[in-house]
Amino acid sequence: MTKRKTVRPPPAASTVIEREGRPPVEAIRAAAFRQFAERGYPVVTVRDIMKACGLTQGALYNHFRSKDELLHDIITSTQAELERICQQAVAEAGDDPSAKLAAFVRAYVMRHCRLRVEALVANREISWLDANRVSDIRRSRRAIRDVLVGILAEGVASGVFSPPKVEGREDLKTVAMALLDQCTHVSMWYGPGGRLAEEQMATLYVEMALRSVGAKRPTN
Amino acid sequence: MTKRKTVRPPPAASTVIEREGRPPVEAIRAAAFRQFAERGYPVVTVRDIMKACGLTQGALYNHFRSKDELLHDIITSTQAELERICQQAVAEAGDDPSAKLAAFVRAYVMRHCRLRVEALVANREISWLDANRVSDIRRSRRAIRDVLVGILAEGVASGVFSPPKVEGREDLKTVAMALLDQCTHVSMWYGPGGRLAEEQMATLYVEMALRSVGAKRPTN
DNA sequence: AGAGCTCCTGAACGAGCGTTTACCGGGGCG
DNA sequence: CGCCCCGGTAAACGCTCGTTCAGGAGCTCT
Repeated sequence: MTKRKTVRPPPAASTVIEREGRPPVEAIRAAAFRQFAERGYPVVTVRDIMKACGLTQGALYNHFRSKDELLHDIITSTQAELERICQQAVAEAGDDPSAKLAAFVRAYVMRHCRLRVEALVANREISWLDANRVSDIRRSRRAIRDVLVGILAEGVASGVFSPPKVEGREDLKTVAMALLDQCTHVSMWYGPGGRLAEEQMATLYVEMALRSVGAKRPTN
Repeated sequence: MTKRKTVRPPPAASTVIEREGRPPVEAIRAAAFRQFAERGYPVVTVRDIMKACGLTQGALYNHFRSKDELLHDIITSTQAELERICQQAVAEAGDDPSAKLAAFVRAYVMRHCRLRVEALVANREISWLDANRVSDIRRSRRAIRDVLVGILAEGVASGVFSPPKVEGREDLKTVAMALLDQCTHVSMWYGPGGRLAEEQMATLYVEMALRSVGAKRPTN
C-alpha cells in the first residue's frame, strides 16, 4: 500500500451504464444514490458520479450548487416520502392501536426492503451535511418516532398494550427507538435475493413488534 | 460555501487535551477512536489525530504502518473483546435457553452502552478497510450472530421458545439479525446522561427479546 | 440567417490529503 | 566520552479533491 489508494475500490462496474433517456438531473440523482450507498459520500467523487451517467465533472454544477446540495436533495426527498408513507399507513389503519402499530411497522419495513438503497443513504450519510441542513431531517425522523410513540401511548391508555416496564414505569420513547432501530437496519443487510420476500419480512417484523409491546391478541 | 470546506466541522474542542502520561501508542488509539466516532474515518486526517495527542503527523508512522492499519487495529481489538464477552456471558448462564438469551442480550447491550464510542466505530467504519482486512471482522460478527442463532435453535428444540413463523416456518437467522440490529444501534443514540441507566437499558432490551421469541415465562 | 438560450466540455485552480524523507535531541551502554 | 538508536520534527512529494471558467455545440424563436 503506497500512496493514497487507501480506500476507494474501483467505482463498481456500473460506470457508464446509468441514464436511459432520463433527463440528466434524474440520472445524476440515481447515480449518486447508488454510489453513495455502495461506497459512502466522502469517498465518492463528483467525477465518479458524473462518469456514471456519461457526463463530465463540470456538468454537475448546472443542476446542483454543490456536492453537498446534491446529497441534501436526495436525502430530503427520500425522507419526506418515508414520513408521508408512515403517516398514511397509520391513518388508513382505523382506530385499533394494534392495527395501527401493525400498519406502521409493515409500511416501514416494506419501504426499507424495497428502497433499501435510498433508505441506506438517508440513514447513513446525514452526518456529512452541515448543521442547518441536517436539522430538518432530524426533525422528520423525530416526527416518525413520535407517530410511533403516539400509537404506543394510545395502546397503553386503552389497555391493549403492556410494554416492558423498567422499575415500574414504561419508557415509550426508548421502546419506540428500539423498534425503529430494528426495522431501519433491515436496509443494511436485506437483499432481494434473500430467503424472505419483502412481505414476509414485514409480517415477521410486525409480529415481533406486537409481541414486544405485549399487544393483546384478538384471536389466536 | 466556496472551496473544500464542505464537510469537516472544527476538530472538536478536544485538540491537545488527550494524553495524560499514557504511552503514545495508547494516546493515538484513544484519540483516533474519539475522532473516528465523532466525525467518521474518511474525514478525520492523520494531522487531526496526531494534533489531538500533541504530536506531529509523521510520528504516526513510528507506531502504525498506515492510517488504514490504525483503523484495523482499533476495530479488531474492540470486536474481539465483544465476541469474547458474548461467549463468556452465555457460557456462565447455565443451561436454560431463556437464561442464555437474557445473559447474551444483557451483556451485548451493556457493552454497547458503556463503550458506545468503540462500538460505534467498530460498527460504522468497517467499510473503509480493504477487503482482506474486513473479512475477519465480518467473520467475528457472524460468529456472534451464530451464538444467538444457536440459543434460539436450542430454545425452539426444547419448546421454551416459539418465535414468530412466516408461512409456517421459523427463520431464526432473520430473527437473530433483528434482535442484534436492535441492540447494536443503541450505540448510535444512547448517552450516559439519558433517562435510563445502562442496567435499565439492558433489562428493557432483555425483556423485549424474550417477548419477541415467545419465551415461556417460568413465574409471572 | 442570426441572436439567445440551455447544457456540456476540458482545462485549470488552490487546497488538503496520506506518506516519505532528512535531520536531530537525548538516554543507555561499551 | 563517543556511539547508537529510538522516537520525534518539519518540510517536502505526488496526487486527488471540489469547484470555476472560458469556450462551443445544438436548439428554438423571430
